[in-house]
Amino acid sequence: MERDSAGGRWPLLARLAQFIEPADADLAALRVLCGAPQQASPGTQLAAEGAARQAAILVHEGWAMRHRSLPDGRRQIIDFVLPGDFCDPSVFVSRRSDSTVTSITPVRYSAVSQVSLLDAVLHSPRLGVYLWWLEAQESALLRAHLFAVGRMRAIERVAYLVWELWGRLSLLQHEPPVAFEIPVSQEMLADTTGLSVVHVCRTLGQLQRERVIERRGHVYRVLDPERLRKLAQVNEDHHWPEPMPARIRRALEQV
Amino acid sequence: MERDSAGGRWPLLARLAQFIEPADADLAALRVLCGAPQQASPGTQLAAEGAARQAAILVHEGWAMRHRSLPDGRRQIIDFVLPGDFCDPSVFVSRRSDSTVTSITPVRYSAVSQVSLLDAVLHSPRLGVYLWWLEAQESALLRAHLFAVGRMRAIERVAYLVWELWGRLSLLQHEPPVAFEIPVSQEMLADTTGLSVVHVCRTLGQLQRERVIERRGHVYRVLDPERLRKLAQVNEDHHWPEPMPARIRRALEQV
DNA sequence: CGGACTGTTGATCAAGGTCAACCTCTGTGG
DNA sequence: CCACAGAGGTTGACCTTGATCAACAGTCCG
Repeated sequence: MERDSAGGRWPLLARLAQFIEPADADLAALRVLCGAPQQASPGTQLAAEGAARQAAILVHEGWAMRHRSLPDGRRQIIDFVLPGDFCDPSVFVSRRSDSTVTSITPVRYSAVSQVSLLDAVLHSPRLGVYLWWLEAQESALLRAHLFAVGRMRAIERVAYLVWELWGRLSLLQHEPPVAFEIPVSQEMLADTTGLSVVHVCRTLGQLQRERVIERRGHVYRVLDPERLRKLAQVNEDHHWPEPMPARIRRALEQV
Repeated sequence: MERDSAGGRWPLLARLAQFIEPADADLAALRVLCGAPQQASPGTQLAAEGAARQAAILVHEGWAMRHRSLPDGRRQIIDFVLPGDFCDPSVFVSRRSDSTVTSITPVRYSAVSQVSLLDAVLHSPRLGVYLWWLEAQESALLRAHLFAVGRMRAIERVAYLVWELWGRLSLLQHEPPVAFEIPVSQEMLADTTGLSVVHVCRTLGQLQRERVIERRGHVYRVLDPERLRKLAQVNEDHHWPEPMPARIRRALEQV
């Protein structure tokens, strides 16, 4: 596995590997783009709603969340940013960010300026395709999340969230972890699912009583993956990360 | 305004114009990509959840919706596809579609095969950036929609929806329309906002009684834009379509 | 003229929200 | 080493928003 100067893993490569083995030139370009990683302690705002955007953020390690708030305190967590996630590469689209990104745990990340990112993409279209692919995955998650929040009952929403995070964590390793940490308070779970803290608590309790999951603190364990999947209303057949179709691969290689 | 072979307008250009005046070469490439437009009558599935993806769809005229359903009948409308929308250009990401796209009105569209699209992007990175920009706008809408469904009360959600559609329609013309058609049944509004049909009906009634909007059938009129904006919890300052920063423009021109 | 579909209104119900008390950690300072 | 504070988690009692059920009206269309 690739390691950067600080000796940490590059989960981005694990992500991309689901799709393609990037060419060396592209890897080099990526590495140049990222530069030296930075460190943020929990609760740091990596991007702020309404503020000018400065850079895209590639997370190497740790959890963050993207959220939007209302003056009266209501908050919606849009998604969680995990290692290997490129947090809005399309910075150049609008000057102001529509949401805030806050670290949850200590986060090690690289900030990539909009200009250098765009430059890189313009000169290496393949790199652009990789980023495109990452972003497309993210919007697929967003659509699923919207579906859950809009049309699923409390227990299904919570089940879906656990399922999603379990799946995303699995992608970073070679197989699904037996026990995994979700370093997220129940208040955050509530703001993710559109429920109240109290109800999230009860719902988690129910999932445990029914032996679908087990949990101690923030460490979760899926006891009955099949029931969890059904509760989460996830279709048996569509596991999201698919290898790239051969036709596409050929097209990419020809550039 | 540009017209295609069938004499119709190209709303995609109106969309892009918010961002950039595309170079002639890019326009030509786009036109080649699209080929002859096709026609779909209302209720046609342009893409089906779980089915193999064939092509990206560029809508020239008419409304469609992207939605996901559950066997028990629950349905969430993810977003509306309006003229000028490129409906998943990132087809190549996964073989199977995660949602269904159905036309609401008669729709005139071009289907662009994944291979030729990818090819075009690989050979004209600028084109890729345009598509990227379009897609980034779409995910911004998605995030806002998620926020509304997750954390806003019924009246705010409906207000937000009207606001969003009003805004998107405004982009296709030169200024906000006084009266505009939203060719969408109340059932669809319900499935968009995550409410029940009955409650959407009551909520629309309330918006009318309070003289925020007026409505006859599917024709809407915003009486009090300021109140609508506040109800929709939209920030005064962030109108989404912004012209491209000069730095970015320069980068694009250098390729 | 009858049926299907959409919209409207009223009556009732339930999922989940709110409020409040309490508990369990963990960290901190006396 | 203990007292205390503060955050997060848990549980119970009660309430509200919006869902559900049902009846009916308008409209379009064969």
